[in-house]
Amino acid sequence: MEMGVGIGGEVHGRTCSSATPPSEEDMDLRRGPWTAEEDLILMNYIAAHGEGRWNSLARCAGLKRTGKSCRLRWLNYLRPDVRRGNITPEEQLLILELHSRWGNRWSKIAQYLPGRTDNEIKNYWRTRVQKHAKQLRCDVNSKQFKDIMRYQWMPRLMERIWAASGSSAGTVYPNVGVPMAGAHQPVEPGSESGQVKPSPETSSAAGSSSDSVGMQFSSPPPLPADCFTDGYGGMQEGENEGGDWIHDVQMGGWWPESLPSPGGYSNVGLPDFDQNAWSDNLWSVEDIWLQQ
DNA sequence: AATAATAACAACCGCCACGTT
DNA sequence: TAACGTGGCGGTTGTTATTAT
Repeated sequence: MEMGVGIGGEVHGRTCSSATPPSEEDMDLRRGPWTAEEDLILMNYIAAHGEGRWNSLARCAGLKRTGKSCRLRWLNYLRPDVRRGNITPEEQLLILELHSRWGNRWSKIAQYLPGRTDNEIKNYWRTRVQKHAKQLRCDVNSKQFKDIMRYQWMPRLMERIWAASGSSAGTVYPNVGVPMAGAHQPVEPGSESGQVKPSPETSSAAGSSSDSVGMQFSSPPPLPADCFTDGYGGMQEGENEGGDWIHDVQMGGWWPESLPSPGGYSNVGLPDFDQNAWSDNLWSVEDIWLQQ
């Protein structure tokens, strides 16, 4: 897969100016996967000069890449605080909720998941959530699927989060420091089950932040006051069946059937959320529709 | 063990908004 | 005010890893 193009970090023999028109050698831009060498060049350059002005950065650093490519590589991969590894149940829950509110506003959603990139969230949505919708033979934006998310998936996630944190500790909420009514304690970031996947070439860089997993709560913008409390963002007018589902959870009045109950509605169409269990199709699509 | 299918991830592309000239 | 450059975003595609047959 290696492109085999030597990049060597050679700096073009001209003064670095963003106003410099692209020369001939700028034209043979590299594409495809980044090499460790390129990563190093980019990291070193940003360490010395800071980020921004990506096009000129790419030129000055001697990278035969577009500014866009450099920016993307930095933001999604090389940035020290980028968080890698499995999406935790807390994060999943937050993604589902925020997506129900904002739709495919990945960058906005990512703001509330410290260290996660919009690209990663987008990938998560496409590979997991959309796949799930496909298995259910419904559109990911359909009310039906949203209801499944709301009444099955999310409570199940809550359950898992709960269990993982020790059920006596009270309700655990997505660990982004989001102030939610009745929230007692955010989960300890380091306690999540997600594993940090060392990057093949640049694991040292990716994990070099002061926090080993980069989970620094760098104060995301505050969620809208009504987040998590005004019901389901995807609902149409008048569809909100009581709204406030998280509140319901807190009050203990939520959907007790979500606990494992063979044959019950809660058993319908709900895979476990472990990486592996996602593909464990323990339920048949036909059964799902029959029961629905 | 070999092959196919699927999942997960990384990167690119096109579009758009914004600032500068 | 139009033209241009840049950065950001969301959609899509390509590649690699993993799992199933």
